[in-house]
Amino acid sequence: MVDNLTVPSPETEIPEEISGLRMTRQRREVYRILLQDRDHPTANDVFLRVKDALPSISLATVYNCLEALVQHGIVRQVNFERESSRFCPNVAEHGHFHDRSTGVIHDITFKPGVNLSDFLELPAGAVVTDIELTLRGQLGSI
Amino acid sequence: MVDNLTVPSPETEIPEEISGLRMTRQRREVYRILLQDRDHPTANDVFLRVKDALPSISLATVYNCLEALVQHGIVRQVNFERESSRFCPNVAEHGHFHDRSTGVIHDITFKPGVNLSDFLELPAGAVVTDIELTLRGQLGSI
DNA sequence: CCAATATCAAGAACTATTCTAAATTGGTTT
DNA sequence: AAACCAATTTAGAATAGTTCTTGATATTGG
Ligand SMILES: [Mn+2]
Ligand SMILES: [Mn+2]
Ligand SMILES: [Zn+2]
Ligand SMILES: [Zn+2]
Repeated sequence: MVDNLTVPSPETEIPEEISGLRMTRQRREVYRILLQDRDHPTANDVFLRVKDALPSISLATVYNCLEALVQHGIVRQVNFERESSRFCPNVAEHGHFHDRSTGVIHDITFKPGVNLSDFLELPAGAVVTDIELTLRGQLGSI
Repeated sequence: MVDNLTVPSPETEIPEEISGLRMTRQRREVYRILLQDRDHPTANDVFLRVKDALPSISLATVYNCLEALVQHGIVRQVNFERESSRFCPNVAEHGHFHDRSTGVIHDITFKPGVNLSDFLELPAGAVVTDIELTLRGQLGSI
């Protein structure tokens, strides 16, 4: 039961406007797809899924919507190596664990109270505003 | 004075073969460029710099050489967001701090003795084989 | 209702990277 | 040395994800 209080549940009504971004039909459906299966889909994945609700939507519009959602801090864009970007409705600070055997991507959080300088040798005077952490491996090593 | 014992100094003679990879003229010069300025250049940066020594080298060859060096564990490929890949001769485990004001990329290391599970809530049974960590911010906040 | 503005759709353009195929190289065998 | 062979290099074409351009459509507010 993976659940995170910083993400609205899929059943919640999506309002007219979020963080100053007007929720058009397309943006709403794109966002709903992200809330529905939190599996970090690519833009193309979202495009294929959103066609059920909006059969005439274009891939360009999916990109536009994702970009608008990201720029307003409603959605996070996640990059693994050189792969297609993936999108995540969890905007709380978190990293990712990529299970190599199943391909599943798990959100991981920092333990409460830990500080970057507790475990990293940072350059003197470094002020960190953004953290990106990706782990790769397996769950239950065979 | 940033220096790391896991990286050969630029003056060191590069041998005929490293980790089973024959050092051709092109591979040697590409590797030498990476050792010379440890500023995480892109493939194109390397291409431009290596032309001094090998004016007829092609960009495809630079990509080939970098790929060979990476696959033999001699060089690390580093990706930031959707930017061009960058290349780093430091193959010890390390992360990166990207200074937003200067654009400079600093290697950062984990403090000795720290364990991932000390500061992360990992999924049960996760076996981590690879870590990618990027911090962004500024040095000396103005 | 009209005008201004925002958004969307379709396809072209862009760019980093990879692929293809032919030429070159370097080492090995005759 | 000459012929041979495999590995490497080269140039340019192809690819794929993403962004851009442009005209159509929708929404807002007066
Ligand atoms: Mn996918
Ligand atoms: Mn550069
Ligand atoms: Zn996530
Ligand atoms: Zn590095």
